[in-house]
Amino acid sequence: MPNPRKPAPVGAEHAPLELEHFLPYRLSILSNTVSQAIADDYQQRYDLSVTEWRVMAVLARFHGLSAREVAERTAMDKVAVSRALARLVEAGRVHRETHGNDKRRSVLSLTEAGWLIHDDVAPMARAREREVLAKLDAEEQQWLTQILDKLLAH
Amino acid sequence: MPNPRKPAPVGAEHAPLELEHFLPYRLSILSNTVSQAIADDYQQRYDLSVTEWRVMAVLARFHGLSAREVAERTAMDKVAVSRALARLVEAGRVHRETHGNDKRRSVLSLTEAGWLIHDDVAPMARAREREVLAKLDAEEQQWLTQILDKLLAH
DNA sequence: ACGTTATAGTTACATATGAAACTAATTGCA
DNA sequence: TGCAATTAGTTTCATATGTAACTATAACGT
Repeated sequence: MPNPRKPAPVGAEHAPLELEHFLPYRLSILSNTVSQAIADDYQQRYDLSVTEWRVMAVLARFHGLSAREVAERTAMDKVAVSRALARLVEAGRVHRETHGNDKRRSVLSLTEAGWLIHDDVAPMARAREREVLAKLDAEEQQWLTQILDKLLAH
Repeated sequence: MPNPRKPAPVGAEHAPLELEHFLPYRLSILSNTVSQAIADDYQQRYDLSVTEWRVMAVLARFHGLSAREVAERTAMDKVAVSRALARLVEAGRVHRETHGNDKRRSVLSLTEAGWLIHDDVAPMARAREREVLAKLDAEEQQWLTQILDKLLAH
């Protein structure tokens, strides 16, 4: 009986995936590259993780959200949000109080310090997004928007 | 002096990011959703991580690669590859020997057991990819390919 | 009213990941 | 040659992340 740990002979019957043409793989590479480029702009400067930045971004847009609502808006799970909020509150970047009618819920908002960071980071993030989109012509940009809308729908 | 941990008043001068229209965020959500759907197919069944699967996929296509070459092909860092290989070799899914002329280098290949898993998982992965692409019409699919080619170039 | 169920959020644990230090082997060049 | 610099790969350590269990509060049904 052959040793199962020996290399197997390669037959033509296998149909290996070509990672470089495989959509999920390509999306993963692109997403990581882009997100990392943005994160590089603020991580060391503000000691701010991607998770924390996303929480700050939604709190900049929607005021008085609860942690659960932040989780919905960021598509992060509640544990990740809880931890990000703990750090942000500790760092004085987010203010947390409890909801008057429901003591389980928190009511969250950026502090002055939080806004200062937001107002510095948001334009950098937008600039990085423009850099990526600049690789495409106007027509491609429109298609990309439409395609992402469809793929992300529901 | 105002308490810096108090919520800051919201002025119109802030320009918050709209995450749901922000390309990096949308890419991240899409990539995670798609990759997770595929991983769900094989993770429990084979006790195989995404990292390990990617290593197996390149070994199915390119025979006798070294660990460094696997890292290049998968765009993973060498530590991740080293760990994935340790598990795959231990599980009898990958065969590792040392290169004749350079004792630092490993020469990697799938075992018979590795091929069996590959031949089961690869079609499932392709099926999931087709499910995603089925949300787009033929024209959109072509644009998507072209756009990803451009964004991933260099 | 009161016990069951659901919800908001945190904690604990186990696993994953990344950066840097480390070992071993090879290469380059004075 | 022989010694410094590179390269392949692993180990270590610190941090991140996900699942499940847990606490506290509120809502629901009888």
